[in-house]
Amino acid sequence: MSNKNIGKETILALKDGIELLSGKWKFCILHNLQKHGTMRFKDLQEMAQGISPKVLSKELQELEDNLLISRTVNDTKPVTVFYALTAYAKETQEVANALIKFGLKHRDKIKAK
Amino acid sequence: MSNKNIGKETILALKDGIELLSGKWKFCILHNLQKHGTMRFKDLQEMAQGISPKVLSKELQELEDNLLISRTVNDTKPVTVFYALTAYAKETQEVANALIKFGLKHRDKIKAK
DNA sequence: ACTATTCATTACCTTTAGGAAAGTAACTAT
DNA sequence: ATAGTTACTTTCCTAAAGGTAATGAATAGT
Repeated sequence: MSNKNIGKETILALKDGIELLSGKWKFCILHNLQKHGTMRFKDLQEMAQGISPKVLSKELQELEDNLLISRTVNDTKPVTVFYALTAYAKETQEVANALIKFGLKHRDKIKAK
Repeated sequence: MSNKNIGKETILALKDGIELLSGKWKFCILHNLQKHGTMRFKDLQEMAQGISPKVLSKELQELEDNLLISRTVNDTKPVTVFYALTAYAKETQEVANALIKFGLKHRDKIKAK
């Protein structure tokens, strides 16, 4: 890897990445979608226990705006809406995995203090 | 990779990792320390342009509490304090690299919209 | 005595995140 | 007509993040 990055672009990218993926629920939603494939609003609400519909709705919109998930409205009796990861969302998995790996290590580290 | 993680621990680890590393400045500080080695308070303040001493101070304390950086007070004319990454902080580099990689891709992706 | 340097802390304020509760809309079943 | 389901939206509120500006403590130089 060329280490010729002057760091300014790098830091901006870092800031963008964090801003987009941080918050209390984003990764949780992505993770659940990755595990279960396609999910409806209510499923997501149940999986991410503790989230309110308002917040879930907002998070989903942001993720959609950022091309990480797709939203499909189905023409059923009471409306159902399907959410799924886009192909592009795979790009976030490396981050999630690294974060999980670190999180697990860190829990041990702090417990040992 | 074993996909036998029941997810609950995984999600907790994910949440912990995010909580610890997110915020406007944490990665920025870690990244600068990684690039420059040992840095003084003032150096850090200049590198992370826009940060106020109050916030920098708080962030450094949190990072120290979480064993990611070390703080060394030097017995100089006006006090100088050196901050450096701990060995343990290497564990966060994978996250940072993934985040940078994603951030760079994402900037292109969004520009293309 | 006065000014400068370094690493902070304190007080105060604004913005943002996020939660609780209720309401809306469209449709269905009883 | 009433009640239930699904997917939101709206309103209201609190707590946390983060910014500005001023101040403090310790020391040194002039």
